[in-house]
Amino acid sequence: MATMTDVARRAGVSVSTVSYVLTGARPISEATRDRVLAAMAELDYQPNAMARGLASRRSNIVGLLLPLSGRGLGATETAFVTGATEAAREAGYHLMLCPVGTGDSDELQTLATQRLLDGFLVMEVKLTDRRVELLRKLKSPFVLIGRTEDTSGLACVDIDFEQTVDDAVAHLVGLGHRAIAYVNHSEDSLSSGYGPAQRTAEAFAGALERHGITGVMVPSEDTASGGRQAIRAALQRCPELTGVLVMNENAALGILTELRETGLDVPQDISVVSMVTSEVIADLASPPLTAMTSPGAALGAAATRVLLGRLGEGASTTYQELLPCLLEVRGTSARARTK
Amino acid sequence: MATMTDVARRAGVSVSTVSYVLTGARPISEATRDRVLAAMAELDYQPNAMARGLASRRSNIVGLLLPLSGRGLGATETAFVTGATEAAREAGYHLMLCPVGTGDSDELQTLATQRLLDGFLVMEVKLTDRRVELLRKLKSPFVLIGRTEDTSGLACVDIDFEQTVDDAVAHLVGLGHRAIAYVNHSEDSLSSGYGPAQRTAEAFAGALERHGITGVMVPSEDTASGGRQAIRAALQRCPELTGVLVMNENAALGILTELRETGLDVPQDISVVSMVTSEVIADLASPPLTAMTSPGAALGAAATRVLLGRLGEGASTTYQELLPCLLEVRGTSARARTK
DNA sequence: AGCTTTTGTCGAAACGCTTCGTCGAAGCGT
DNA sequence: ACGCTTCGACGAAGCGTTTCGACAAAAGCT
Repeated sequence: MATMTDVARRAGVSVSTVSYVLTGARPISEATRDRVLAAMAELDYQPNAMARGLASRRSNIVGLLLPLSGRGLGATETAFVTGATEAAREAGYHLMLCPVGTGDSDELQTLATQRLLDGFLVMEVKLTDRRVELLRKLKSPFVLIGRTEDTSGLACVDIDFEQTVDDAVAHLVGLGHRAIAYVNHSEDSLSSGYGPAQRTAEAFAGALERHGITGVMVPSEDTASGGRQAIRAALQRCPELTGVLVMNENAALGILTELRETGLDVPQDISVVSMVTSEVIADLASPPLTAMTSPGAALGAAATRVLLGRLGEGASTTYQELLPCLLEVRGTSARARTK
Repeated sequence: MATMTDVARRAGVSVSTVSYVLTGARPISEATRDRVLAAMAELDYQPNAMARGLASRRSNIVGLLLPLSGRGLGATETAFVTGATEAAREAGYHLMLCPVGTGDSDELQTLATQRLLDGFLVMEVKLTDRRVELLRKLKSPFVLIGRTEDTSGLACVDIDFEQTVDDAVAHLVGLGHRAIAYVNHSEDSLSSGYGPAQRTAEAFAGALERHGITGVMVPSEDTASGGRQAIRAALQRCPELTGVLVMNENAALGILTELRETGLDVPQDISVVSMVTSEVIADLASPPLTAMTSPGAALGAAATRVLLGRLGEGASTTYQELLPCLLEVRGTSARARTK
């Protein structure tokens, strides 16, 4: 394994010169630069990441904090991860997966204090999240995927839930629907202060009012059977329902099944719009789901870019970037039947 | 940020003593150990990962090589990643995502030569894979998820496809089915030497023969619509079909839809068994898919453990570990209808 | 032509840890 | 009480970079 010293010797220059060629921190004449580059090529030289990290105090690695509990990641989260990874790579950075839940403050503290990582991407953010306070205290640069209650001084990248709900409701209203159900995340998520659940709940209420239509919100587990129960509950509470908005893609599939078995045709009798949904899942359904496609990869990439941009400065200014889900009309929405 | 020197001063010992307390590389008396530990606690000391890595020549990070092309990861791959991450963490290691395709030899070479990673987990292995040769040449420890043509001298962890196909076929045969279709991966995968596609093809042929039944194999894109086409083709080529084995979970959903629309009831008229399937997707279908559940997380964990075990030694002995998918009977398989 | 500025390179001091060789002090048997 | 081993701790030499100050040589100014 060739070291910088080897390269320097071979090129007939000093070690520091080699370093400058590599980092560009100081100008080097073209002639010597060429000699150095040639020497590197001949020796198959690659700078040692650890040594570089130690000396420069930056590892070129960012950590992705994601609670790895439960059923694992959904398609949206996965897209997010891949988007972030790609963006990091393009910028010459690496991405490390850190299975750190909201609870494991100690692990996070260790991680941040070890100086292995230049910064953090924080997924699955709660409205009040201890990780945020901790990272702030430790002065680690970080970007949230999602938002806390109070985002002042923080950098966040998130789905624009308000906009997404508005668009979805507008789509249904435009098709003549006057009674809409919203199948939200679970009761637990709602009460534990999971941002998307709360924000969409409010946005839904607002949209109903704005359009002057009626509706119900029901919580649901993020599973097919959860969705089935939820839609049953919704129909019971509001039998004149002709449109359904679903937060979770798994639940959406369950709803389709339940409706079909109930003898209700989608989209003739009832329209279903799935929110924050990946294309893969949407296409899996039959008919394919009309859905608000989640910008998973784009979010990941955006978050990474913001983080990397902040690494240089001690930037603790507020920054916020919201990406809406885009409506993709497929087979589960249609004109409301006229009574 | 406290350093080891600070701790040493505070505890009234030498730096090396502190190091030995930390690593356990040499015995330290209980008395001084306690003093050192106390000093660490008081200073919130955490060893600097880079410095440690430089001095000890090991980073405690392993890389996960996964081609991040196309549609992103399926549920099985995701489970694999999370399983590997968890296992690594439990062993005090970290997991870095490396979006490196089979083609990008240069990137891999760079990565391996930088000495940032202690070893590699290689996903999506082709029957003949350039990454394998490269890593071997560079003497980087690695474990394959999947298998190459010739596995001598390599460490592999993989799904036991042969067993899985056998079990699936046995399940169907046991239910009285005598004509079975196998919906494999795409034509491209087959011809490009994608291991699972080839191995299952052979296993299927073998199982047919062994049971003395007839069957057809059709390739399919890994999408719902791909599945629909495939099952249509299969029924055309072999109208007496009563059982279907599907390699891909997305295709499986498409098949269910197609059959329903054709007027064929699942599982009354035709049974469907989905192979290498995650529970999440299986439950999404209606009826829920009888499936061979892929041991995604377990595979990831196993692979990680094997890799970490090999880090110490220059272990280039052959090692192989195959985990079968387990049959989970749900709603899509039943007794063959008696004509 | 003489003086200052710029340009290109060098040497050496970090960076924070591991690890090897060393050595005094204590423990052992006889 | 003597040499011998064992134990516990120390000091110093790396590990392979970056980065800062210094300094010739070349260039620019009047």
